[in-house]
Amino acid sequence: MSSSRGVIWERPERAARGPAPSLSRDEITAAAVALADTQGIEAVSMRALAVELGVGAASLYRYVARKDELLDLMVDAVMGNDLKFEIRGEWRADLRSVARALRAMTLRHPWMAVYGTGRRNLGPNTARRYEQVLGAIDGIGLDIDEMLMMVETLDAFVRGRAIEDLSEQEAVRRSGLSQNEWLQAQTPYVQSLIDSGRYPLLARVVLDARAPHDPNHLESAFNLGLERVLDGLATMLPE
Amino acid sequence: MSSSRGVIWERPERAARGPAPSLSRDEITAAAVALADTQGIEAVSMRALAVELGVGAASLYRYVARKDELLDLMVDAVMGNDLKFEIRGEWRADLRSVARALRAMTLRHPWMAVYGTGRRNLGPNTARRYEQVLGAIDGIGLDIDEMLMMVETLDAFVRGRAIEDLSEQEAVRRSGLSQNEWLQAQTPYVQSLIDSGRYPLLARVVLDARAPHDPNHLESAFNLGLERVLDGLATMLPE
DNA sequence: TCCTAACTGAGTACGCTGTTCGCAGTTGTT
DNA sequence: AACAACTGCGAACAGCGTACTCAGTTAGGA
Repeated sequence: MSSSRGVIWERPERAARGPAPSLSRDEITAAAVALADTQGIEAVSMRALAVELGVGAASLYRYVARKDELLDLMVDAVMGNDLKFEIRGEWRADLRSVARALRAMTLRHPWMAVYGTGRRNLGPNTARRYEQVLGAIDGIGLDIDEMLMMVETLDAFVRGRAIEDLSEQEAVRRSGLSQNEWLQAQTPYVQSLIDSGRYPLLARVVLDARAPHDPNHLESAFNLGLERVLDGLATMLPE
Repeated sequence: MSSSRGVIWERPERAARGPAPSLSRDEITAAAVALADTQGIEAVSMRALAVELGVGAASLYRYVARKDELLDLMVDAVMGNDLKFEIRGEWRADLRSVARALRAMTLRHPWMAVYGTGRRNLGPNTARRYEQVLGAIDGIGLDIDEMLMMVETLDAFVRGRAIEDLSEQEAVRRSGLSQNEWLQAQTPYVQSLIDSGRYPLLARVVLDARAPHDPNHLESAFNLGLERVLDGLATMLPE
């Protein structure tokens, strides 16, 4: 089976001989991304994807050796199509732009929070973005190890926040309830925790904090945290 | 079906009438955690867990309404048994201790990186830890919203780093190859990226950086990043 | 002490999943 | 025209979460 050898980025999309494939990697990838965005990553099954594309499930294995490779394609496609930031040459503004872009991308494609990381799929788009981000902090007096650490720290913050922010709406989606019904279902238990008196600070969070009432408190909490992280990264610079 | 109503923490473990259950929640949870730690979270199936416990798969649904609830139990158990930090009253040292404890816990239980977050399962142990962490920054001049943001930012960094660090070893485990075989398999492609000359900074990362050669560079990268994040959080304090 | 409601354990079944195999049909090259 | 190399895919396998059902067990109330 030739399609199982090596990394997918190194395999030609079309074979030298034989009939033309009826699909392209891009088509398959786009359909899979759309499915994952609307129905959740666990709805992306080879069968469901095949139905979406009007082919048989087994046919997809002519394009992809394992489902894993499909995920690699999805991640790299989103990195290429949905990650928009601006590098102007001022490191702090640039990293801010990168962080916000990463967050926006991740919120549009929740599955990216978990799958869009690590060395496992350094596709061409991912590599290009990586290069651009490193370029934003090149030449400001850091060696490559420090640059790496800086980017990884920022990325960790963005990804970690995204996972926290997404976990509630994930839970809601999986439960099949509406956001309100779900909150209603959680309330009595949380109330009983508060009433127990053993969690006074937790109680203050639930009762006193303004955050839960602010419709876009997640966004402002992210932005505030981001500035703090950037403050911290700034201490790495010479002078 | 009585077991499907409400949150699992509010349901009594043993029914008022009827025969005594042959298992306890703790037994089931411990077996599930052990299985997840050694074989990966995807190896925790109701059937496999039932085999481990010497019962039928369907029997587990007498203890747990959905597999999701099993996860809730697992998360809360680990929060209670495997998260050890020290609160001495000096916020920076305390938060450092919390962050390192969270990281250590997550590395021992990789599935916690994804599942151990959000409001979805505020079990008693989780609530207690939450309370303790908030206690570490209570009374230093921050309001509850600022305290919340501080904790969330720190948590996001730790969780994000853990996911990055774990993703490679996850990929290795799933591929069934050894770490070395896997690296060997990746090398030619990464080399071809470098040889293309289009990614000079990426090339510096692979060729020049000391990090990849340092056996515990992940740990030191975490610690360095953590201090930067703490630097940033320090700017929130009055004076 | 006995009755009986309430529960436990689990076999069976349904509709999913990723993936492999084998084969018929199609194509590009020689 | 021949043929190697490919494509599409039905069928099948092993494993998944979980709903249903029912026999067997237990403990509270009379």
